[in-house]
Amino acid sequence: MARTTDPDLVERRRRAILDAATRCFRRHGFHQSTMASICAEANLSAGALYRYFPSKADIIAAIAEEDRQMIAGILEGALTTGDLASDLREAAATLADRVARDPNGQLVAEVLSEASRDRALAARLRAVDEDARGRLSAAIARAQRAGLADPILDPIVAARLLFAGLDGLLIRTTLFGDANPATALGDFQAFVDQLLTPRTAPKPVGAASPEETLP
Amino acid sequence: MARTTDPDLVERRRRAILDAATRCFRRHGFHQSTMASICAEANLSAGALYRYFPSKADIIAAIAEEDRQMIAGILEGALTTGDLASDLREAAATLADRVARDPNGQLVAEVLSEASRDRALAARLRAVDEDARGRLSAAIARAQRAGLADPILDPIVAARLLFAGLDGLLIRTTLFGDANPATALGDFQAFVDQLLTPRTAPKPVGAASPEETLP
DNA sequence: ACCTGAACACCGTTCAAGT
DNA sequence: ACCTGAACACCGTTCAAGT
Repeated sequence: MARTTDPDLVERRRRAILDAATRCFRRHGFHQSTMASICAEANLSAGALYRYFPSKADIIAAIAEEDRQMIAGILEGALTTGDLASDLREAAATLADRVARDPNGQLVAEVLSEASRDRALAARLRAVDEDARGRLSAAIARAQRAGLADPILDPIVAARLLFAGLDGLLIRTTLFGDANPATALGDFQAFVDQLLTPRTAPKPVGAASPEETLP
Repeated sequence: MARTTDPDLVERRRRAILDAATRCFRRHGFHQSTMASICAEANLSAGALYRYFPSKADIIAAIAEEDRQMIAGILEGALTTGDLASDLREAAATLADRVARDPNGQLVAEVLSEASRDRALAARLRAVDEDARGRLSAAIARAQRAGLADPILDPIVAARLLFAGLDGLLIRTTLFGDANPATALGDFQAFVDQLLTPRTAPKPVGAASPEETLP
């Protein structure tokens, strides 16, 4: 007996393949990693690997989706206190920490560029992204009602800008050395503050601007 | 006679190859375009093409650099009036217009992802980028002195944020349908305004905020 | 000097054969 | 049921041979 496939083994093998592929991709990118090297890293022959994933594109897609879910999950996990700016600062710090731990690796650009060529992948990532953006947008609206975010902002536009800014900073950090991760983190926090702080807010007591301290 | 190569022919051929490759890349991306299809598009045999470019990576690098130079050029061309926010709005509109004209094509993600795998390309793009960012940073400092940009901003940080936001929006627009180009344009303009507008600026005469119109 | 296109090397994928 | 690894197809690149 044991005629049917063991679903547990299938799951373990898929996981092992994804982990092996992730290590390869972090070192060499999606398209400079060969299936042979992924097989070696996973201790499987080519034939065996293809029992668990139908193609290299499918492995890439699974890892791309996990990468985006990781980012979305960090955001969701941080939106807890109701103080939006500080929640976002925490999310950014957690993400920067995560990125710093992957020595050679920053897959954001790879993931987004892959999605631009692969409609099916783009659709999967869009689902993850829209969910996360919806949550952020709702959090911005809540912060506005609490007087913690500039009421002039359209929450939907602001959520798009925050995501775009985050992706842009992550991509540019690894590419251009615009900034190391710590500087990118600071940049993002400055961005959050400048975007959210009410433009016409009454100044906190004792924090009058220089021009106004004249008698 | 005619012993030496004709530099004019070399230049024409290189240009024709780049144009043919650009058409292929817009349709199918860098890595799904084959050299055979580029050769066909350029009406050259494989052997002939390799007289003008040493590799496919080199063709990609040349086009990637041109793409970034195009973006930088639009920015530089727009920074003329001294009214930074309106200059940036114009640059964004010009860029959106350019992007809208390339039906299938948005190479930003491809370019950035390629640079993440190709150190030499990354260095070339960094040179273009640092130059453009320096100009923008200087323009921000000028705008601050003229009272047209929030003095709290660090011009260098603000320039990085604007570039990151622009790249992020361009990439997300084509990928996620976050927004069509027109919406992305509106988003970028909202971003510019929210980033630059002085937080504590005295309001222009006659533009008092609602709370302050009470007698 | 410039070009052609068949040949080569490499890599994603398949499949006949093993246990 | 699960695996192996040689074989196949495809694509970037080269090179002997042409004009």
